[in-house]
Amino acid sequence: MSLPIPGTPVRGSKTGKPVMALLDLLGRTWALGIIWQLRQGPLSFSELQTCCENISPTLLSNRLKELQQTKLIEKSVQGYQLTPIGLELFHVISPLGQWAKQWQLLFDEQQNQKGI
Amino acid sequence: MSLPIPGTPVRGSKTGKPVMALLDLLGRTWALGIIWQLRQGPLSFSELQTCCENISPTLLSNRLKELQQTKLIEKSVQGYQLTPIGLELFHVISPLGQWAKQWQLLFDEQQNQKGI
DNA sequence: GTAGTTTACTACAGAATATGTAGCTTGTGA
DNA sequence: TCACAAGCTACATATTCTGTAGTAAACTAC
Repeated sequence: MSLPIPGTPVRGSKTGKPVMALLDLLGRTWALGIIWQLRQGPLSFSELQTCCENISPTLLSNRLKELQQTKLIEKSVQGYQLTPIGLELFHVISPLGQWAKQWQLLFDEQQNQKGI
Repeated sequence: MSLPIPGTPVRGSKTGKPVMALLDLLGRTWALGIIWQLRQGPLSFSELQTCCENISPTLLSNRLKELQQTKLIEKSVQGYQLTPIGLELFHVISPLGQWAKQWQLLFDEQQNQKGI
């Protein structure tokens, strides 16, 4: 899969509009999940495997390469960690945690109605 | 592909942690892109096909079903549009547009160095 | 009222990605 | 130097995506 670099053709934008390059990158299996798991500090390959239940080592390896090449994460002696801009990205998406809780309520309501 | 509903097993969480269900959903090809395109109002199927360069009608149809079932979008006479909670989700992710511009600068710097 | 057009999809074959198991390599301790 | 663990890579199978073709319903022109 070709790397979505802003300024080069990506899924959704032949001219590589930055936000489209980003959506292409984040829209890949496990990309968002990996960034999410690294929010509290570095994790090793096997720690990531554990956090991301059922991710295959092949895909984890590929995603880590992509995220490194797009400068969102970097490898240090402590493991894989967010770069400064990667951390900023996490801060942008971190409200998703709270939003998702609101979202869940919509489905709980359905459950309740079934129960009546 | 099974629908990622919070509270049911999803990729990354056997118990269906809401944020994991969300990351599963948004991590699917074109899901984020569709939400992004609907930010300014309803679009028809063929308008979405045009906005999302190269999306296949099969996948667009599948994603639209998933996004409806997860209550992020709905169908009206004007076309597909964000639900109220879908719009809130867009507001959460909309700073990605600005972030992506900063991100692009990292790659431009590389270009400049090549040019020197 | 019927032939042509457009919109909104669905079907399906082939290509691209993801999964899961096995195995390789390097380092560490006994 | 042998066993063991961490950090991957290889590869076959399974799932997902793409792109073209085609169908069904609504609308227009005559």
